[in-house]
Amino acid sequence: MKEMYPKKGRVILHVDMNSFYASVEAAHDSSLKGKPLAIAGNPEERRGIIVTCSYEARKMGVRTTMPLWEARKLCPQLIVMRPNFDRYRAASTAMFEILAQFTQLVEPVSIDEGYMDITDSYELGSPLEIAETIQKRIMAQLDLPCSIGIAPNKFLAKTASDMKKPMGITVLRKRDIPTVLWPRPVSDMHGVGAKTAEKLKGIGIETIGSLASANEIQLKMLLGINGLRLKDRANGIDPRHVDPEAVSDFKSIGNSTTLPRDIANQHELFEVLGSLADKVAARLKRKQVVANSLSITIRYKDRKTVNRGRKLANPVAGKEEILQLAKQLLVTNWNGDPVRLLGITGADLAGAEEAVKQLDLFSYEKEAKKEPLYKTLSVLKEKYGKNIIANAGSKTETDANKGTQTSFNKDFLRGFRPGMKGNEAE
DNA sequence: TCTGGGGTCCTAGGACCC
DNA sequence: TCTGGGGTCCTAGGACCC
Repeated sequence: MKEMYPKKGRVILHVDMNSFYASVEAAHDSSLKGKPLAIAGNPEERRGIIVTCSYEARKMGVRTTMPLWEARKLCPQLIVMRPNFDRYRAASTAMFEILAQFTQLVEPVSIDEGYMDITDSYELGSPLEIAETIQKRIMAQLDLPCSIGIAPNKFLAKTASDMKKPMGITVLRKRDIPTVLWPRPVSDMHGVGAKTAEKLKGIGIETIGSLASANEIQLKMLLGINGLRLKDRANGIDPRHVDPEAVSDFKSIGNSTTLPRDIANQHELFEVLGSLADKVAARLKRKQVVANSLSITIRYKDRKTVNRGRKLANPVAGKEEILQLAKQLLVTNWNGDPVRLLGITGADLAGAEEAVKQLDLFSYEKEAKKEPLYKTLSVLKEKYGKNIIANAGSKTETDANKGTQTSFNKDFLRGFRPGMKGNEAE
C-alpha cells in the first residue's frame, strides 16, 4: 500500500553539558574560572577518582576516572572539590526548563544531557537557529557551556554533540555518514565499550565503516541481537523515539561504598551495612517507594565482584528490615576474604501507599492459604472499608483462588507508576 | 601503588506450569 | 515405553553509560 504522504523525517537535538559538575562549580564561584578544577569522589581518601574536570585540567592530561593521586602528579596546581549534588540537580532542573521552552518532546538521559525532538518546532526557526538559541540561553541564564548535535535520529545526534566541545554545534546529516562517521574507530560509537571493541577487532572490524558493511550472521553470533543494532546505527539507522516519559519509571535504588581499607571482620562489615541500609531506606522514603527485592554487592580485594539478592515475599522500606536482610545475604554469600566494597540495592520498586495494602493482603493470604477469596475480602473490608474491595476486582478473585501470589500482586498494582526520577550522580 | 558510585539493559539457565 | 513446546519468573552475571 502506498502512503499518501511521505513519512516525515525527524529533527533530533542532543544537548550535552560540557564538564557539567566542574562548570556548575565555576558558575557558582567565578574565581574558579580558567583554572584546572576537578571534582573527585573523596579527596581525602586514597581511593578517590576524578569524576569530572575542567578543560584546563584536561589540557594537563587529567581525565575522568583517573585516580586522584595520578591527577595530582600530572597537575600539581589542580583544585579538587567534592561533589555538591544538590547544586548540580538544581542546575540540571534549570537547564531542562530551558529545553522545555522549545518543545514538549524532551527526554532527559542523565543529569547533564537530553534529547529533544524539534520536528514540529519549525515556527521557532531552523534547527540550527534553535540550537544556537538554546546554547546562548543556557550560557546567558546559567553561565554553563553545552554542545549540541543536530541529526535525523538519536544515535546521530548523540554522535554529533560529541564532535565539537566545548560550546559546539554540529549537524550530522544522513549524507555525511560515509565521510564523517565511517572513518572513525568503532570504539567511538555509543554502545561499544572495551569488550565489544575487542570482539569486533577479532573479526577485523575496527572502523564504523567496516561495521556498517559487516556480515550479519557473523555479527549476530559474536554479539547477539545487539550486533545487528550496532550495524544499523553504523548505517545511520536508529528508530528510537524521543520519549519524555522514559525517565519516569525508575527501577532500583542502591548505595555502595568502597571501604577505607579492606575489611575481613564480620562485625565491621555489619556496621558498614548499617550505614548503607540507612541511606537506602532514606532514599526509598524520599521517593515514596518500597522494594520488592533486595540485593547486596560484595567486591573483594582483587576487585572480583558478586551480586546476591532475592525477591521478597513482602516489600521492605525501613532501615531495620533492610539491614536484617542485607546481613543475612552477607553471611550466606561472603567467602570470608577481605572486602573492598559493599553495596545494598533495592529493586522491583512499588509505590509505598499501594504496598502497605499489598503487604496486608499477602500476610492474610498466607494465613488463609486455600480459603476462598470472599473470606479474605470480608476480613479486609473490616480493616479498610469498601475501597479495597473495589480495587481488588473480580478478575483478581479468579486469580487469587488459584493461589498464585504473583498474579494477585500484579493485578493489584496494575497501572501504578512511581514519580519522576531524580538523577543524582554522574 | 591503580581503578567511585549511580544506574540500565540484556542474556542464559533452571524451576515451574500448562 | 523416557518424553514436546511454549511461556513466565527468578537469579546471576556481563556490558555499558554518565
